Amino acid sequence: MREGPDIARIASLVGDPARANMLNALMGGTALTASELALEAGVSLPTASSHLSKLMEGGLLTLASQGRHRYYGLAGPQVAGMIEAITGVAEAVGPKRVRPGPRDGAMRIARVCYDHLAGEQAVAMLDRLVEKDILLRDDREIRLGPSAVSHFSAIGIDVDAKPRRPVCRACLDWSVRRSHLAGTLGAAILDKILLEKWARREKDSRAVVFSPPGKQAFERVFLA
Amino acid sequence: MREGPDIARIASLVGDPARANMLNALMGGTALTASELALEAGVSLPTASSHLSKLMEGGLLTLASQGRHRYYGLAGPQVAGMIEAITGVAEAVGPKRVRPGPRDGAMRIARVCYDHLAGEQAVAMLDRLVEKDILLRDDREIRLGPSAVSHFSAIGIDVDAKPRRPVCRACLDWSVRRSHLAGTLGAAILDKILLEKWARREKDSRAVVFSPPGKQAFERVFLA
DNA sequence: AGAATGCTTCGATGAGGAACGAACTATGCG
DNA sequence: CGCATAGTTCGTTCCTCATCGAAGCATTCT
Repeated sequence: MREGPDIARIASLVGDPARANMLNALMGGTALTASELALEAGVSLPTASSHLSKLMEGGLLTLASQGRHRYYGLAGPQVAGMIEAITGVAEAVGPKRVRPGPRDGAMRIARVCYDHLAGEQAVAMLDRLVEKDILLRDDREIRLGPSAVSHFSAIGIDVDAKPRRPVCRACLDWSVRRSHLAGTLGAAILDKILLEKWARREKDSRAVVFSPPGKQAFERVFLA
Repeated sequence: MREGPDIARIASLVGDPARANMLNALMGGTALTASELALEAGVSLPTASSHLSKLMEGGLLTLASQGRHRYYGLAGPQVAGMIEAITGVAEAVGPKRVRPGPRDGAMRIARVCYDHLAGEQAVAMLDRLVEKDILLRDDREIRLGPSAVSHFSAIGIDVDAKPRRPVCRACLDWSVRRSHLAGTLGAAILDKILLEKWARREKDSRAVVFSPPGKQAFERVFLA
């Protein structure tokens, strides 16, 4: 009972699955809104709000209010370091990698991350778009390149449509450990993929499964 | 819902106050028995046993059985690092140092740590005993000096009495951040202090309060 | 102004899990 | 062998806290 700082209080904040998912989602470094975090955590908005209050009160998060949006972010690198340390232990003691499993494999290749595509396919797509100078990437930030508007409108995506949210955002991929494309453009691309029936969402999962012709079409449009 | 390793599982293990106290107690590096940890955590033995099972199952602890004693220790430096990281955050976000409070002050000066004395007085005592070469300290280890047996038997403490447990052990003091004396010798000294009525235990607390003459006697014997 | 969106608060429900006493097992001592 | 000590298991009680629906602010769009 050497009662120094209240470590149990902090750890129990991270100890709830919903909160842990939120913190994990914020490990990418970009601040997210309450709704986004609710989706990430897989809970309802009220529940998420309650969790966010607790994380705020616990000093783990910062809040930036912008209009009616409230962006939550990690309170600092110390908090991020703590999450990393916990993740490291969890990885070390949890050799639960019995076998990747078919759905895990599919998840690794392509899955939904909030409203956009994630996984190997998504990372490859962003790489290719940057390579072709359609998008420009500095470190964590992604901007439209000069040919972006014409390129995307040619395939039926209007990049100016929704000026409220950032068009491009980098989102860290847990399976590949590299960024993929988020923001309204990322969302629009996922919409197109599903609309064109190139792929379908796996039931009760975030996995996205491409049909063979769908994959070809996707590669022709985005990876060419 | 980027579901990597199960960080919530690990964090929730640390998130219980009783378990957090146990882990904290083990941060000193020395393995402790279930009973000792129960006392540290301030819970009953069955409760402690249950917590220890969970910590073992979670991979945070190692177990070394020696006869009827079962020594629990941290599973490794990675776990210790995680605890440190959490402690750092807890310290940073919890500047709840409203006021030390009278009892906290007493605790800081002298308190019971399992079966021995801790706090400023205890740290000063160990320093003085080492200074006089009655005890020898290398880093974390403490051994009896050549004059130890005669010195302690002169004041009625038989250092050879109980060969089963280590006679001397260093125990890290949370308030002073330095070691004090544990082990059978530490326990015997605390016994003597209470037996001679130099001090009494505060009700419902670990604080130990010396009477003015008692303090003088203690200083004469151990700090001279 | 009215409507829509983003988010929080309130209230009720429910489940997990922390706690302890009592009983049981295991190791050591005489 | 019997007694004492060290630990675990079991069963019960209890309380916290996670969850969601409904309703309540707040902000922005039209």
